[in-house]
Amino acid sequence: MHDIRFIREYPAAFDAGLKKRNLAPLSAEILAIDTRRRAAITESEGIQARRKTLSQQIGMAKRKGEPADALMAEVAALEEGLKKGEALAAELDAELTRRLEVLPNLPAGDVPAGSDETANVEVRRHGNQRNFSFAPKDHVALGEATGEMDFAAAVKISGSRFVFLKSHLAKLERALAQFMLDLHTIEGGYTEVSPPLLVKDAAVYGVGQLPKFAEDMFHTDNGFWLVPTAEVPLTNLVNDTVLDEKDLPLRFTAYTPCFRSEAGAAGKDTRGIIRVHQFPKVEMVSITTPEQSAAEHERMTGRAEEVLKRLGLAFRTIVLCGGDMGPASRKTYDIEVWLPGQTAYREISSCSNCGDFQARRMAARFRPKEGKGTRFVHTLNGSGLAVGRTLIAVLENYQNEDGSVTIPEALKPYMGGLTTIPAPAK
RNA sequence: GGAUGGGUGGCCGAGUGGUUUAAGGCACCGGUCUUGAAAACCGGCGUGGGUGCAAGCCCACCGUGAGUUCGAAUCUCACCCCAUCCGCCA
Repeated sequence: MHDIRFIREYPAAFDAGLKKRNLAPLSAEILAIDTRRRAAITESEGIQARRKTLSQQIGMAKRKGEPADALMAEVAALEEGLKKGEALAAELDAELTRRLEVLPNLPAGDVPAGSDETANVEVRRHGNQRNFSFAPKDHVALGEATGEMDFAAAVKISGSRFVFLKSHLAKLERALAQFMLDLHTIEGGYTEVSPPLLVKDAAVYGVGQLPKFAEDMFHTDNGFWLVPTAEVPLTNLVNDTVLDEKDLPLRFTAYTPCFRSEAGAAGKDTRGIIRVHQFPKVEMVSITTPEQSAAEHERMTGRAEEVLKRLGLAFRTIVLCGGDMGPASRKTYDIEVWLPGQTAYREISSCSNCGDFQARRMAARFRPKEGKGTRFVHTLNGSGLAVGRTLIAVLENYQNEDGSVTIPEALKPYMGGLTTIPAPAK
């Protein structure tokens, strides 16, 4: 949600930010509504002040037993104008909110301009793409050969874009999640959280997913949303609260399934488990002061990269251009892991600094050490990592010619002594 | 699913039609005292909005929205949310 005072003060900067998002300028239109709104407020408040004074006089007169008929008549005469003024002010206020709540956050100054992923900018690369002495298979071929990745069963029970993992693969998924959580809690300083996965409208509105992106999520018939990411419950942990500056930053991590309807993704990534309706993810969320958030963003991205480094997976980190960022973000790094089965880097994490955009929507503030009043916190979220896609990366990068898969060193403690996922029986 | 109770400032909590300009406490900030701290004492301290160069002035806000009234935290209605008990259940 945008601050109308910022738009009043810096209309050109506001429009420039929208332009980076490939949106037309809106400041003139919005400020016109704001001007009419303020005029309506000023007028109706004047009438209210008058009524208040008169009512107090009526009270005093009655207590003294004096007649108050003239005063009461004067108040009655105000009635109509007051009703109209209040209604107009409320209507204009609602219109302003309707306009503002659907707008995306303004990109940070160092975010590149551009309309789609072709304008994203690579900021660093790590690790080497593995050279294979044989033709590497993709994760589907590897998983189906052993029967441990079962799409046919999932189709029967849930339809397309679901999967059963069995035996070693189910265990590998669990090992990955546990490895990541340990890394974030022990080394990263994050507090592990096990959050609700069904949430109310207000929570989803708070992170900016509602009212505009309802179709991307699943909804239950008694009014809950299935979380599309643990960002929703974790960030809302601070909704409607006033924190103490000394308690910031707050860092939360959670391992949860994520549910996405993938509306509008028909025909995209239909093979395998790259894009499914339900996937496991370890999420990181930080709550900071405005001064801390840029540094925290780098730190968080570094923690996500650290997972890939420990797993020995090659990746690159890119900064998204204005047109490719999620709506709540002011700056986003995507981390892409090398997938030999696709001979491509594919997104495995997305780390966003949302500034005060979500904080405004969910009323998350802090009391500064210096100065009076309250300020909005900054919120950040990042995957650390998408566990399903990490599983793909491990399978494809650590596969052997016979179809077996070597377990990466870092995961061995979590695999109960297993060093290799066996090759399929011939 | 059935029954009951309840939503008041950062937190706790009083308040059943008119100086409520929301008591009191806690927390926080400043001061006195102290070698320093604690305690004690004194003072300050809600949020949002409008207006103004500013000092300031004004309006709203007691879950949300309507209503009654000259006047509503307080009365009426609807809705939302929370809690407890019973039933069912991992």
